[in-house]
Amino acid sequence: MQVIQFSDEFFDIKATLTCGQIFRYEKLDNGYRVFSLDKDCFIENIDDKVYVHTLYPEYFYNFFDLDTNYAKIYNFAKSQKSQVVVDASKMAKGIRILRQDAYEMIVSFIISQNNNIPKIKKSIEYICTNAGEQKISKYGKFYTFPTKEQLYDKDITFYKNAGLGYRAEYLFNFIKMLKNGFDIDALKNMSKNEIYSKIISIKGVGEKVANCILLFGFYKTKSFPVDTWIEKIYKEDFKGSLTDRAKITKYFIDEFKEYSGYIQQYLFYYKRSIK
DNA sequence: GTCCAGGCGTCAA
DNA sequence: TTGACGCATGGA
Repeated sequence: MQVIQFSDEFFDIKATLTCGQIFRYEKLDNGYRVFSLDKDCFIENIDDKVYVHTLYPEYFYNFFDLDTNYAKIYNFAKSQKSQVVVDASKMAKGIRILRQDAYEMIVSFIISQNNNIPKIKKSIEYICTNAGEQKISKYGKFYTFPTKEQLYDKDITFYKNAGLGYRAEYLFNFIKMLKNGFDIDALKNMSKNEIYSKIISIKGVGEKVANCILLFGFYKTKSFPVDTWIEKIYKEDFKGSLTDRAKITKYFIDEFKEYSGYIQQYLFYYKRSIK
């Protein structure tokens, strides 16, 4: 077991985990367990330091995006003219954009459409428990996120039982695409626009879900997912009149440029926590 | 009972 | 190109 130590000034564990970018984590008395694919870690905040305990230090160093300068992002956000951006960035200062696995993100965000976060978590947990593999770590047992091969033989009923409703068909269809050779690794060297055109072809992946996948699964931080909460901010705080979500995405990316993804998370977290 | 959730596909105009 | 509508499910 190794430990990564990091200042907590720009690392708020709770905000980072609960802001809707990750669905596989578990609160313990003194910290959180976090899961990604077949790996786990335990993370805690003591005094002014965050400690990540894990057998996979390189993996989670990258996962928690520890090489990125968040002071720079925060200063950009804080200097914006829009008051809601300033307020949100102060409250969400410690959010980090996690560098998650693209395959896990595509599956997770297909499930996310017109759904709520607690229910998304439950569905994903069902899929892991019933198709993944049980592992034991120092912090207890857990189930890995199933590999695509482990999902190849699952039928629609499996996804319905996971509580996916009408989205069961979308996920079933996506796994079939993988079986037929859809190559996620090949996307990793492509530009944002190239990846976008590939993933938008998946049934169940539209404008918003594609932006989430680009941001959380491919670290394309010039993405800006527009969901019901962001739309609310756009109308109430930016007094915007556009209704087309693709255009709202473009509007915000023009404003925030390469900082778009980070500020989107600040705003999403802020709006949800003050409701 | 109604409304809503990290929306999307389909179809009419 | 745009707008309305249906869609499964569970919690508030």
